[in-house]
Amino acid sequence: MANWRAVRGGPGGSNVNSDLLETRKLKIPYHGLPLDSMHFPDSSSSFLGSRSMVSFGGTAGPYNSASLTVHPFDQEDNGYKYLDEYFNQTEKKRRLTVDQVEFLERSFEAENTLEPERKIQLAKELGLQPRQIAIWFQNRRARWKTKQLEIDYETLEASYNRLKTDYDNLLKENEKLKAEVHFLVDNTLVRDQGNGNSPSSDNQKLSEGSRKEAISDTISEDEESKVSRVASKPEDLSSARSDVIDSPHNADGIHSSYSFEPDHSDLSQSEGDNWNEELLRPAYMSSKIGDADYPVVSANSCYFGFPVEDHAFGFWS
DNA sequence: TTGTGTTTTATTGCCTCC
DNA sequence: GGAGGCAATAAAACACAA
Repeated sequence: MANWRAVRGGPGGSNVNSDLLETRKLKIPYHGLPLDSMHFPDSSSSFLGSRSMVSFGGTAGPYNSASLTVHPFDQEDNGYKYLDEYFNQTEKKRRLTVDQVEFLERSFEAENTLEPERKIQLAKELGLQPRQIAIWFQNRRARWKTKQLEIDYETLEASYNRLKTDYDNLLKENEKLKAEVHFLVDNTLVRDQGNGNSPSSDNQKLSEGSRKEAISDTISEDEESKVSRVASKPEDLSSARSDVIDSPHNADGIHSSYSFEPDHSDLSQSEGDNWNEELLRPAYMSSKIGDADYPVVSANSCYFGFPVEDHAFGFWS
């Protein structure tokens, strides 16, 4: 595809502020030649005299200026020759030099938008068309945006991974705590039966199965709702996690719901709306059951308040 | 040398702002 | 309606492996 360039002119000469627009109005082959700079840019430009404007399909690699260091019009004797060559090599795109790109990069870092005056200034200094400067900035903004999207994606991905890890850990801890409750309930029931204790009047109202189910359901709903809240509110993760673990009644980190307190076992006291809590408390909230000592520990420990010999169950690995 | 993938330069059409 | 920005795209320039 040929490059296209607008013909500027008419009274008042060129309109360097509308390079792109004019390109769309009136199209003639552009061919990369700065036609309206036939009067060649300011010779004070540090970039003139280099390969800045012309690359006639040289075989040199990028940024290798060896074959591109001579401006076609620097050598008067060959002026027409180069001009002729220029028009005969019209379908080539020309890459900017390293110096030009570095200059543009610095300019872009300072300000990524381009006022008309600045565009003209850059064009003069680099010996390029204002239109080329505008295009370069446009493309550079597009590249910057793409890069920024990549960075944003990576940041979000890292954040997501952290949250997921925390969430998974909370789920595991929740499962562990539920298992602990099940085990303690079962252990208590076995102990009661082994001691030949007849169920209290309250216990008679509930089968063993329904007791466990009630306990399990109560804990499950509470804990899972907390976990869900934690997962849905990442910024409150630490505090929410603290809610799960810490008790308003226990500042030392012992789980309130499952904390081990002195045995006040008397199921006959459990009545009314608090029956679940009362069912739970006497059975496994004791630090002492019978003659056995039960260490009071946090949920992170492997003891969970039952005799050391009970560990032979292998329940806690 | 050649095929292929990537980067850079440039065009086009559409949109918004004034 | 002009001016300029942006997204999509084309195509040349380039890198690199086979």
